Amino acid sequence: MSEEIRNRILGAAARVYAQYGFRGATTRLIAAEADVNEVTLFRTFGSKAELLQAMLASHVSATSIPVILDDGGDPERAMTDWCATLLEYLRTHAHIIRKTMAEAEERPDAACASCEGPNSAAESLMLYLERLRQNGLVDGDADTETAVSMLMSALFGDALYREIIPDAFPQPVEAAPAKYVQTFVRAVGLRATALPARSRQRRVAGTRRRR
Amino acid sequence: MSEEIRNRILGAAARVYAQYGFRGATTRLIAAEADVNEVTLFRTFGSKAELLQAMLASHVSATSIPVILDDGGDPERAMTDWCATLLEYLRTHAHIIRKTMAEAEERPDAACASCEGPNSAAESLMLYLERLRQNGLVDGDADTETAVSMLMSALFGDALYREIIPDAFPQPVEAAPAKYVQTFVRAVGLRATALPARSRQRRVAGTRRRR
DNA sequence: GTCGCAAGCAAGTACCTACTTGCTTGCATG
DNA sequence: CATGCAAGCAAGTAGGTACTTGCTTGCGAC
Repeated sequence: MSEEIRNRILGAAARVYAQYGFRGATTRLIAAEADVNEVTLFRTFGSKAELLQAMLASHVSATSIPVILDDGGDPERAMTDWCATLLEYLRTHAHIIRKTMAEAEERPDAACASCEGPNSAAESLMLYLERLRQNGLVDGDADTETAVSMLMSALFGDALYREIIPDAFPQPVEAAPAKYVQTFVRAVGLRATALPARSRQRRVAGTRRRR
Repeated sequence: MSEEIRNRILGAAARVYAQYGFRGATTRLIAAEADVNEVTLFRTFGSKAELLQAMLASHVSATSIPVILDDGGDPERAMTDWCATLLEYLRTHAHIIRKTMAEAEERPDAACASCEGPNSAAESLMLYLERLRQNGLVDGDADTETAVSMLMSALFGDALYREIIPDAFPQPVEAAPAKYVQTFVRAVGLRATALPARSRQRRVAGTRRRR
């Protein structure tokens, strides 16, 4: 019973925070949105700061689905699916992420927690690409680190800013992940079949030189 | 004399807004930062909203330097210089842009004004690439539109979020523009010399099909 | 029935917010 | 010297903010 009201408050807090940010998310607004008396809010969470902290924590733990990539099939297709999933994740949390990032200097802990998921997502993509490179499926002199960083920026930008600056995202929403991956694939020189060992050797040497 | 005080207020407003956003930028804080009596602030600008609007307007008009690309020399080098300039521009306004974007739903007009410059910058890059394509310097089947969008996202992400999530930007700050452009160049297949006319024909056909 | 507990309700505290008013000060021009 | 004007200063208004207190209401367990 207390649990149900707690979740109702958390949900309301998320909605209000997403719209108005920390300062704008007044306890009155949250209580009204949750259809709960304002005092219950303080009784269950102690303070506004603790409530919003709990809300952010519950949000990152609730949807931790930037899953790792699976091997086996077509790499481009696998990456496209992965991007679509990640993009959907980012899009559903877009408002909260945007607010949290903007207030990162005032409340740094919140920002860290918010980007933990995407960070590990990028890492998993990096590992996946490393495996492809070992199999001789990507160019030796390709800067996969930068390419991954750019792809992640593209996903972030699309999820966070498409509805604000639609002109900056000419691809239709549903086609975006495929297009991003296509461009990414060209940048890293992904192949369907491996190259002979000679050029694979050169590739590894070229990798070591960087950084 | 009035002009000097006006600029002092605008500068203070910019600094305070960059730190605390619209709601957090109280008239007291701005007045204190400008070392000016709070009433002067109302006498010169009318209201807090008008003051911050004027501040944003002066900021976008003051530094409108996402310049257009020049032809002639090495395209990759030209694009790297252009990216470095744009990145510097974005970085100096990073805090304000971040806040403005986060508050876009509450104050949409401000967000539009803020991203006007970068928008036209992307457009100029698109035109530049179109010229390169006509000269047969980029691949016919390259999706330049998506590539430009991704490059812009990379620049935006770097400028806005590097200091918050440094892990997401593995390239050192000074090397970043060159790395982004290198990856971009691979994605669109930029060449130093043009291809024979046959494949140039195919390229144009491929372009028309999209969008 | 009654006990305890979780929630609602009304009111209040102390402080911050944008914005106003009336008056004083200093300075520059006639 | 006198006029005007731009800025400072002190005080006040009306409302919002987080958070507290004291009391009432309903409901389930003993």
